[in-house]
Amino acid sequence: MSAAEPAGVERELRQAETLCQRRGVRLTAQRRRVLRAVCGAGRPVGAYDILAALRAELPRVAPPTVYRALEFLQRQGLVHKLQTLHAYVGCAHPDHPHASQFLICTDCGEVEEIADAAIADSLGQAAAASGFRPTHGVVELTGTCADCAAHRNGR
Amino acid sequence: MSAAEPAGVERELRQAETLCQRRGVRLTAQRRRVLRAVCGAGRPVGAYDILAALRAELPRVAPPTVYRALEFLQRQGLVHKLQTLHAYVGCAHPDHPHASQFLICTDCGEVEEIADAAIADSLGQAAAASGFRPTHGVVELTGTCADCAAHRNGR
DNA sequence: TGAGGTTATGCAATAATATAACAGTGCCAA
DNA sequence: TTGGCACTGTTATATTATTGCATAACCTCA
Repeated sequence: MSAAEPAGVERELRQAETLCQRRGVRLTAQRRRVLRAVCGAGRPVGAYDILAALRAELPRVAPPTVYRALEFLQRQGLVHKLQTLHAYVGCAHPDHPHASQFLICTDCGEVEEIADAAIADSLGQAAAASGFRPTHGVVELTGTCADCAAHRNGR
Repeated sequence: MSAAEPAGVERELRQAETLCQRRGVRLTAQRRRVLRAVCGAGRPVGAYDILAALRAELPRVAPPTVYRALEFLQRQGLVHKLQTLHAYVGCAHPDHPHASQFLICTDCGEVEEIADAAIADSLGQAAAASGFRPTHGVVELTGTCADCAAHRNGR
């Protein structure tokens, strides 16, 4: 346990607390634990990784608990699911709802979340051109991040 | 079985045959069966749906057979995987490699494949801005298609 | 305050998706 | 004709996710 916990986790939790209060939804103890597990990892974590983390504290936790919490956190925009990896990451900008995109490095496992207006625009226009009304989008690029590309070429 | 088989299936199979021959790869009987199952459905099908279809003919087929064939067909660009649905669809334009995007209707289950240059551009630019080198992309919009939206509003 | 609705959790089982590992088979080319 | 490679068979199992039902916590409004 206790991998490299990004320092921002506590701040993120407080922000989530505020946000949920403002929205009149309940950030319960379970949900907070799951959010901490996701944000604390600093990289994508699978549902069963989260489960294992919870079980360190509460040995009897079962999968539905985790999935329910994740569903809530996703609805609140506090956590995103990466369909490419079957894994979850904390949201970089939870305060306002937004379409986001992900750059997933297969070398180092880092994931960058971006919120690119040009992408959102082009998606919206393409959808409109087909008369399609999107409710949700998945945009994930898999490849090599700048750092890893540099390491590969630089030697 | 024998759902609404789009008439184009046989044509798609012949096209796939030609393509594979040209590329010097083998479209074996298994692979052809899987491709037929995917294209014949006319909508996204799960790996285990395909398995069931194959078993109508060959009762002893096992999951790895299906997944191996799907992997091949995806590499050849004959089939796409929809990460949002854990399901597979025949490619609309198998002849040339291309980045494609999908519009998935939650009402009727139809999936439209598009190949929008503006989307591809914006993705490429965003990646470049981060120094990211994409090898593969997943772009899937979930929502309501034109037909279903019309039916909903039109009454 | 407490009756009744709604939301959240506990718990057991199982569904659905996907891969590992290893053995065998067939094809093709040197 | 044999050696290598790609493909397939087979068994088992890993991984991800959901269903269904029972219980508990919370909220509100009379």
